[in-house]
Amino acid sequence: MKLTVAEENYIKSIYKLQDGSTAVNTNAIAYELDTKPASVTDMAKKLKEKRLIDYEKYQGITLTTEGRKLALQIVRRHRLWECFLVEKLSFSWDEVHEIAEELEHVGSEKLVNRLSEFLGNPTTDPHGDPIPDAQGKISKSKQLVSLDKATTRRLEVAGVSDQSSALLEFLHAKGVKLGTQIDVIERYEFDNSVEIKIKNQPAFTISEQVSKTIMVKPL
Amino acid sequence: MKLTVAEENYIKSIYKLQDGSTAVNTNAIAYELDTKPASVTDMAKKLKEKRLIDYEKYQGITLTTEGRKLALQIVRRHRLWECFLVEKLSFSWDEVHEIAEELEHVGSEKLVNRLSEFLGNPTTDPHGDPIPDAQGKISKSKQLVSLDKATTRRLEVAGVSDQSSALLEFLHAKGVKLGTQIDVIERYEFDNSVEIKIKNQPAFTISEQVSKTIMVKPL
DNA sequence: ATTATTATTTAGATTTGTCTAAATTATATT
DNA sequence: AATATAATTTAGACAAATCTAAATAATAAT
Repeated sequence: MKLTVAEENYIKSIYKLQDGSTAVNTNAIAYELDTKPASVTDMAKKLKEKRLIDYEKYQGITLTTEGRKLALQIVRRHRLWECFLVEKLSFSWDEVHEIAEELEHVGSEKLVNRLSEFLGNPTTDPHGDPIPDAQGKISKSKQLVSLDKATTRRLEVAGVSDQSSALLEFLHAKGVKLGTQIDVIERYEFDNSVEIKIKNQPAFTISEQVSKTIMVKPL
Repeated sequence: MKLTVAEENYIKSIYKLQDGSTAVNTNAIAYELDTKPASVTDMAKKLKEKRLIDYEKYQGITLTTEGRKLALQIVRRHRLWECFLVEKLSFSWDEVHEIAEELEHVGSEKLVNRLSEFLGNPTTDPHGDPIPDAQGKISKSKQLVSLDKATTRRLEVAGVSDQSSALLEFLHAKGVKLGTQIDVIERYEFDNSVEIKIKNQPAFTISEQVSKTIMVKPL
């Protein structure tokens, strides 16, 4: 099945928002895609017609098996390109999302598989997210904790759950990247902010909001 | 200036057809883009509005300086991706055109320049066509002759002036690729066909039509 | 249970890129 | 020069993807 760029973006967003089996609501998709709820309804009808989503008026949206398969292909393409950009073209962590967003829509199966091979069939992208294989199998997600819930003092950064440029740039500026070791200096209960420190850098404080998006692995 | 995919394709076709300073006519563009002359007229108005082409009713189309600059950027992107596909992902000569056709529309300047660097700033693509540099400078074209006009017996294949899959597949099957050495066995005057031979292969004959598209360098 | 609020859908319009069919202009032929 | 042929443009239409504004349904609050 050949999809338009717009259709692919909807499928991808629905996949992203449909964590587990919850039906995704119109507003959430509209917000995610920076469009209007009315447009989402329009597209929902089209995608239902193509049997990529289950959709009944006012009842929210879930992907069908077919839809999920396509979503995984798109995610695979996106994450492989991110690997390529970081590893081969020396882009930094926080620059690659927008570019991969465009590259992911180039559809050739052969291209994607050759690219994967060229990169050594990586299983996670530069943000620490797992890359589905050619069959759509994806490792059950990183068994990681967000920084706000971590219990140990020393941690390793394994990913971020938010791809917004502003956040990634902030982290980049602070020297926080994939694999960075972090020491938790202090947790402030009054606003749940966290003071952290990375080697050879002055300590700094991050808000609860940010700490929720940083995924870490206890060391 | 940010162009749509359709606009980029028009600019690229006009550049390709406008060899030297000849104005390009509507029909030629329509044929090249597999669309209808009426659609070309519509787009011509838009591109004129954006000052990328000079266009007066019934008088044909030429690129403005700005338009030519954009065309060269698109050509650069296309040819760099072709290099990448052949050199890094081991695609064969005849498979890359369609894929590069999609990749060329990914606009990031930084991406293109990093890609070029990664490839060692190549100056010709796998078909032997010159790659414009970041400033749009392009080596004055290959000073090559088409096979039908070549005078020497031993030649080296340096490019093909037609990108159609059928032709490229034919040449691929015969073992003719960039850099292949060819010996001209015989030229038949009655139909201008040429019998050629490449090392360790039986000789075979190609039509005048094909011989016109194969660009060679005398050895 | 009524009302207020929020979410969602419908209806109608817009933009981009395309099309067909008819009209117009340019070019070639006699 | 008149006419035939080819190239080009106009007019009017369509599909995709979006929008705004109004209507409807679901949910929360009193």
